[in-house]
Order: sequence, then C-alpha cells, then structure tokens
Amino acid sequence: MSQPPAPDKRRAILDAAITVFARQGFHSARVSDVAAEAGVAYGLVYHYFDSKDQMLNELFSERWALLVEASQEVRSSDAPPRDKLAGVANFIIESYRHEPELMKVIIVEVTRAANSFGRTHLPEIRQAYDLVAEIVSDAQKAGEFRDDVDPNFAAMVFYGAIEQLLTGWIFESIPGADDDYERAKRLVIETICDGLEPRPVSDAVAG
Amino acid sequence: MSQPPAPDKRRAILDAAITVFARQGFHSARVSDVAAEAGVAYGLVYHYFDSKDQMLNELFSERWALLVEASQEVRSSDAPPRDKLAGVANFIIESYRHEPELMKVIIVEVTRAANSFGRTHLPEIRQAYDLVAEIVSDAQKAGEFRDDVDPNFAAMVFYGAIEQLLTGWIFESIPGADDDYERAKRLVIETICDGLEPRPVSDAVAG
DNA sequence: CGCTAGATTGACTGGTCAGTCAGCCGAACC
DNA sequence: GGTTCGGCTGACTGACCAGTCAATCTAGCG
Repeated sequence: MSQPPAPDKRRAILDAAITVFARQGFHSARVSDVAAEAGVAYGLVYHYFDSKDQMLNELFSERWALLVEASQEVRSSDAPPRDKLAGVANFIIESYRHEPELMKVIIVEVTRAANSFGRTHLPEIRQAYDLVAEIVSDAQKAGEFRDDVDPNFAAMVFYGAIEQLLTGWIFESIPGADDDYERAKRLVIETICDGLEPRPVSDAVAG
Repeated sequence: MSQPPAPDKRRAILDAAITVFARQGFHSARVSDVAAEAGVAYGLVYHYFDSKDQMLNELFSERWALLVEASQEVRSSDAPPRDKLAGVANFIIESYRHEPELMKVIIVEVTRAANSFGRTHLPEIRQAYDLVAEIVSDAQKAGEFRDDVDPNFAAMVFYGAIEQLLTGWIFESIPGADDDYERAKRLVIETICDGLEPRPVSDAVAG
C-alpha cells in the first residue's frame, strides 16, 4: 500500500485533525479520534505534536500566512482599491471553496473563538485586518475613498461581512451553489465600496 | 443591607454568572467561581438551575428576545428602510453600551460560538437575521432597495459587520469612545444601505 | 414547642480525557 | 547475529470539575 521512503504520518495526522475538528469541533474532538481517523496509534500523535492545541495552532498558522501573503501582494499591486478589496474577498472565499473543512476549522475554532484560540492568534489575525485597513487608507490618501471613515472600522465591517457569509455557508444557513459564491463576492464589494467611495450625494439624511 | 422579603439569590447567581462568564469565558468558568462571585454555596446554584449550561441559555434567551421584539417593532414601523436598519443597529450597539458584560457573553459564547451554544439557539438567532432580511425584502418590493440582492445575504452582511464591530470593542481592538459608537453606526448604515439602494450608476465595473 | 417545607450548605463521586511512558518493531549498519 | 535508533504502540495516570446528596438551617404555622 505504501512505499518504504516516507509515509509522512505527521501529515496524515494533521489531515485527520482537519476532518475530525471540522466534524466534531475542536473541543469535543478527542485526540483518540484524530489518531483513529489517521489510522495511527494514540501515542504517535504525541510523537509529532506537543499537544492537541499545537495541531490546531499549526493548521491555523500555516493557512493564515497564505492569506496575509496574498493580502500583501494585493495591497502592493496598482489595481484600483475596489479591485484590491475584491482580491482579498476572492482569496478568502475561494479558500473556502477549495478546502471547506480546513476553513471551517479556522473560522469556527480560531477566528470566531475570540476567547480561546482567537486570543492566542490575535496578532496574526490583526495583521490581516490591518492590511485591509491599509488598503482603505491608501485609497483615502489617493482620494479614491472618502476619508471621514476610520480605516480600521472599515476593515472590521469588511471582514465581519465575509466571515458571516462563510459561517452561513459552513452551517448551511444560506445557499452555497456555485453562483451564490460569485454573487456574494459582488455583494460584499458593492456594499462596502459604495459606502466608502467619495459621495457627491447629499449628506443630511439621518436624524 | 437586604430586607426580609426575597433576597432573590437566583438573580444574584445569574448576575454573578454574567460577570464570571464575561471575565473568564464560559468554558473556563467553574460553577464554583459563579457561586463564589454570588457569595453563595456551591450547591445552591443547582437548586435554582439544572446545569451550568442552563444559566447561559437563560441569559441569552432573555436578552435575545428583546432584540427580536425590537426588530419586529422596527420592521412594522413606516420609517424608510435605511432608518429601519439604523434602528436595529442602534438597538444592538446601545445594548452593548449599557450592558457590555452581558453582551460580551452573548456574542462571544453564543452568537459566535456556532459549534456549541450557537447551534442550540440557532432558531432564535435566525429569527433576528430573518427580520433584517424581511426589512430588506420589504424595501425591495417597494422599489426602495435594488432587488438583485438576496435579502438573506444582505442580512448576513449586516449582522456580520455589526458583530465584528462589537467584537472589536469587546477585545479592545478598536477604540470605543462615545463618538466611536456613533460613527460606527453611521458607517454600517451608510456602507450597507448605499450598496443596497437602487443604482442609476454604471453596471459594468468588474472583470 | 413540634412539625413541615423550602432554602442553603459543601464534601464527595463519577466520568472524561490530555498527556506519559515503558517497551516493541524493523531497518540499517557493523 | 548483534547493536542501535527512530518510528510506533496503547494501557495507564493524574487532574479537573459538573453534578449529587445527606445534612443543617430558617420561617411560618397550629
């Protein structure tokens, strides 16, 4: 079944962890479940990892780094700000489409779990938020976005919207057919960007 | 300090639970912590509540019902849709300003905890989302919002944005001075509504 | 006072896992 | 064939904590 060279059980355990954490949630997933899913003895998990937590940490950091990297690239491109934000939204949503289990774990167990793992990874998470804030800030300086909006607040709104959409798909609260993803991308970009673009329109609306 | 009538230890325990859950998070809060915070014997908690979970359930349901009620009132008012959404956003954000600990618990432990308590309370949570979706849908039928956007998606974006803002305040990632709250309200309404309003503007932007 | 019922107490139990560890297996090398 | 060493095994331990329960206290009542 497997060749002599390197069965790479470590990777198998990590993959099993994705499946199990996605299925049962990190908290109610036992280490023995992960071992069973990987077809490996209980103790081997501790040969490769220091703790149950470390597995999740590694899954998260590995993937989140890609997001940060992609965001950095997007930011330093010379596309218009709307397209930059679209690029970030696109990356996140496509990540989910290609690896829904991993993204489920990351969103549900880390990003949205502000009390447990979210705390631990706050600096990394913040890094991604900050990049969006910087994209907004850049656009403001160039006069392409209105400048009476705090970029950090805009970033929160942006990420909050996307995360909620992902959560909706993860728990099947909203339909997730192919064109739903595309429509969702457009919706986020249009709503957020239209609100951020300079407004020649009236200013006195609210009471 | 207290009169003979009814010391209402039950309420004291519930209030203590808010404090403790907000401080330590539900998971790492021990029932003994709640009892100690309430100045009450361990066993008494189980005289008034069936389980640790029940306390959180009760805290959530009690408060969430108010949100649903307020949303219903807003929806059936005859204000313009933008003001309706502003009403809902206002209610949530003011709830946080007045009872930050309780709202922290509700957001962090229930609303964002899609795997644990979020699951249990999904119907209630959904009820609130649906009301926003209906506000959007009503506006679409009246021609006040563009109708090529799924109201459920719009509701997710709306709630996601607000929830993220609250989370930012809860964990002090974004500033929470008095005028920050007001600015945040405006930002959410402006971004979301501008994106939802009928657009005489061009349609061909994306690639 | 004697009795009942509800409030209150806190020591104790039972179940659950994360993490440990003593040792086995097989490949490579002498 | 012996020795070494990393990968690998899984039974076991120790800590933790939700929930139980038998006992005590207090108030009202006849």
